[in-house]
Amino acid sequence: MLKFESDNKPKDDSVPASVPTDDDEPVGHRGDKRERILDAALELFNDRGFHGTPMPLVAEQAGVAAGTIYRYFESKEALVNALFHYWYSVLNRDLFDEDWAQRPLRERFHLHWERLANFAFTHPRAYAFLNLHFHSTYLDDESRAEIMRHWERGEAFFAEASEQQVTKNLPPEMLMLMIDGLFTGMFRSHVLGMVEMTPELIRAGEECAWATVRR
Amino acid sequence: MLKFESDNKPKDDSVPASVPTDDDEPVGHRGDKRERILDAALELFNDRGFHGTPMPLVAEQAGVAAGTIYRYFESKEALVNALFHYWYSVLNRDLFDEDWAQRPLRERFHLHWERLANFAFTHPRAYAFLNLHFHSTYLDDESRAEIMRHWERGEAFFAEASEQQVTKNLPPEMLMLMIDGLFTGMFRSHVLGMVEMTPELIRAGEECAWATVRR
DNA sequence: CTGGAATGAATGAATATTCATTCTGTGGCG
DNA sequence: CGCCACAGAATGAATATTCATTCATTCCAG
Repeated sequence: MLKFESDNKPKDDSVPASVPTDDDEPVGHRGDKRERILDAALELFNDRGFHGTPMPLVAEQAGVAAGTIYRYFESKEALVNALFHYWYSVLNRDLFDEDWAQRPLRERFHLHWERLANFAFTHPRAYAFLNLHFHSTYLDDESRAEIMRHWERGEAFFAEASEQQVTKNLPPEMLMLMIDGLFTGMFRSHVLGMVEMTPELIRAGEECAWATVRR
Repeated sequence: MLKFESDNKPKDDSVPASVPTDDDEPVGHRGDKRERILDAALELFNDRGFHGTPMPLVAEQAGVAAGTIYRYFESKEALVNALFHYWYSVLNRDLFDEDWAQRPLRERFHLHWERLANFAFTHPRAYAFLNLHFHSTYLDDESRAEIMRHWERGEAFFAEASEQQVTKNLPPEMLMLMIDGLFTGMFRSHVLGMVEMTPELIRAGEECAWATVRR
C-alpha cells in the first residue's frame, strides 16, 4: 500500500536536473549549483519567510559561496520569483492538459483532485511554498501570470458546473476557494504530522470535497 | 439586509480602548498610542510580513515616534506576539463558552460557524493576521498556548462527533483542518473582492461545510 | 516646577550585493 | 606526455544600506 511520508526524511522537491536555466543565465556551466540554490531557498523561505532568510544562509545551505548566487540570480527577489514561477508552472502543467479539458465535469473534478494531491504530496515543500507566498508583494508579473492561469481554469470549471446546475447555486469563486481551502486543510493535516496520508484518505478527501459543492 | 464590506473602507479591527495594557506596561498613561501602534502593526504585518516591516514604518503609520513604540513593547517580537496573543484570545473567547460546550453536536457546529464568521468578518485584518502568522518561528509560548487552546477544542469536538458516528469515519484532525480551510476559502473569496459576503452566503457556507463532514 | 511621556537623531548590528582575487578544467604546443 | 596560457566559474572579504533599538533631550499636564 503506497503511502506518503510525513516526517522529515528527504522530500523530493528538488528541481529536476533538466530544468532549463531559465534563459540568459551563464551558458557553459554543467554543475548543479543553480538547483542547489533553488532547493536551499525553497526550504529556508518556507521555514523563515522571504525577508527572514539572509542570502548568506541560503548560500551556506546550498553549499555555495554567497557571491555565487548572483551568478545565477539577479537579486534575492529574482530568486524567489524564479522559485515561485518555476513551481507554479509545474503545477499548472500537471493539473491541466488538453485531455482534461474535455472530460465530463465530475471526472474533471476527480482528475484535478488526484493530480493536485500528487503534486502536493510528492513536492510538499513546493506546495507549501506556493501557498505561503502567493499573496506576497514581491511577486513579479511572470509569477502573477502563473497564478492567473491557475485561477482562470478554476473559475471556468466552477462557472460551467454552476450553469449546468451540477454544483450548488453559489458564486463560483466562493466554491473554488472553499475547495482549495479544503484541500489545503487535508494537506496540512499531513504536513503537521497529525495524519499519515494514504491514497485512501486522499480519495476520501475528494468525496468530502465533492459533497461540499455538489447540488 | 446586512452585508459586510469588501473594499477598503475602514474595517473595525482596532483594539478596543478597554484592552488592559497587557500587564507591566507603563501605568499612568491615558492615551490611545498603544492601540494605534497595535493597529498599524496589524495592517503592516498583514501586507508586508513581519520581517518585511521596519519599525519606523509602524511608528509612522501609528502617528508616533519610533522610540515611543518601545515604551509599550519590549521589542518587535514582543509587538507581534502581543498582537497575535491578543486577537487569538478574543477569538477563543468568542468561539467557546460554557453554554456552547453542552449543546448537541450539530448545534455546536452551527454556533461555531456563526461565531467564527462573525469574528472573521468584523475583524478581517485580525483574522487574516492570525491565519498568516500562526506558523511563524517568532511566536512565543503565550501565543502558542492560545493556538493550543483553540485546537484542543476543535479536536475534541471532532473526536466526539466521530465516536457518535455523526461525522465521516476519518481522522478528526483531518476533518478539523478541512473545515478550517473551507472557512478560510470562503473568507478569502470575500477579502479578495470576488464575493460580497452576506449572512445568506455564510449560512450556505455552513451547509457546505456540514456536507463535507457529516456521515 | 517637576516627573513621566514622547521624541527622533544616533548607534551598532545585520544584510544584500559587489568585485578583486583565486581556482579549475580545457586545449594547444613543444 | 608535460607544460602553459586562458576563460569562465567560484569565492568571500569589503561595501553600502537598512533597520532595530537606545538615549539625551524636549514636551507637557498637573
